[in-house]
Amino acid sequence: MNMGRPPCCDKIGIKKGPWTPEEDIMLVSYIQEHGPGNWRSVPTNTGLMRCSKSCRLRWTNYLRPGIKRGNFTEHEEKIIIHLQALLGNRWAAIASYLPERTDNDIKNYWNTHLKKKMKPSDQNEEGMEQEGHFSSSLHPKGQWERRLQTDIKTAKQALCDALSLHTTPATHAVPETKPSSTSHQPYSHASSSYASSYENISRLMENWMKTPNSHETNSLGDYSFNNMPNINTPRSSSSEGAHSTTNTTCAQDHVFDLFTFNSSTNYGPASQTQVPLTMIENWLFEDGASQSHEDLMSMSLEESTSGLF
DNA sequence: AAGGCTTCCAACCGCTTTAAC
DNA sequence: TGTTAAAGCGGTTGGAAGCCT
Repeated sequence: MNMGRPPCCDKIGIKKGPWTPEEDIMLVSYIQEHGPGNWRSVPTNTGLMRCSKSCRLRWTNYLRPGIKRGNFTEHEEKIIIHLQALLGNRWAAIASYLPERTDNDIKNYWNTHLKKKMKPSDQNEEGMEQEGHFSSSLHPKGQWERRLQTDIKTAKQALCDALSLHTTPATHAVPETKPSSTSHQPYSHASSSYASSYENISRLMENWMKTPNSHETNSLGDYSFNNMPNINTPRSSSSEGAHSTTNTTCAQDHVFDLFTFNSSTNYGPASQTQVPLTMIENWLFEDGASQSHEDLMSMSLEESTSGLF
C-alpha cells in the first residue's frame, strides 16, 4: 500500500550530530542551484547522509542568509522579553518580529540568558499571570485559541496591506511586509571554531547573490536571496514561492470571518456585509500603530493585549 | 595543572498541522 | 475522503568550551 506521499527518508544510514563544513557546502551549493524547498529530494540529490528534516533545519537555523548570530542587542533583548510576556513561548511568532534571528536562537537566548535575568521580577509576572492579567496565560489556552490570537494580528496586517493603509515601513513590526533585509546584513560572527568555514559559506552565498540570473528559474520558480519570498520569516522561507500570497489571502479570509463572527452577535445576517469601513479603519489604525517596535516597547502589557480581545 | 561544574547552543525529538496522493 | 509524509514548531539534550576550585 502506498497511499499519500512517499517517505521522506528511509532512516537507514542517516547521519546525526554536528554538521561538517563539507556538508554545509554541499547543502548550500544545492540550494544555490535549486532554492530551498523540496527537502525530500535534498539528501538524494546532494549525496548528504542526512535526513531531509535535518537539512531543512540546518538551512533555516544556520545557513540561511540574513541570519544574525550571537550578540543580542539590548533592543532585541527588550523585544524578546516583552513578546515573551505577551505571547509566551511561541518562539516562531517572536522570531517573526526579529527577522534576523531564528526561533531556535531566540529560544536558546531566552533559556540561557533572559530566563534567569527575569528571575527577580518573575515573581510579579507570575503573580499577575495567575490573577489573569496576561492574555497569553489567562487560561491554559488550546492551541487553536492561541493561534487565533496571532491570526488576528496577521489578518489585520494583511487587510492593512490590502487597503494600502501602511504605516511607516521602517517601524512595521510584521516582517512579511518588509523588503528583504538580508542582502546587506553582515554576518556578525560565528562563535565557534566553525567560523572560518562559515565565512567561506557566506562568501559562497555572496557570489550567488551577485549573480541572480543564474538561478532565477528552477523547479521551484523564481528564486534569489534578494527576492526570496518570506525571507524575513523564519521557517517559512523553506516553503514554496506562493506562500506569501496564500498567507495574505488566508489572513483576509480570517479577518472577514472575524467580522462575520462579531457582527452576527449584534446584527442580523444581512448587516454582516455592511460593516462601516471607518470601523475597520479605526480598528486597523488602532492596532497598526501598536505594531511598531517602539510602541511595542513602550506600551504596557495590558495596553498591548487589550485590543486583541 | 587537572578535575569538576556550569554555560551555551546546535541539533534532535516528538507532537501538531498542512498538504499531497 | 482517508491516509500518509512534509512542514512547522516548541521542548529537550549532548557535548564543546569556559570557568572555578
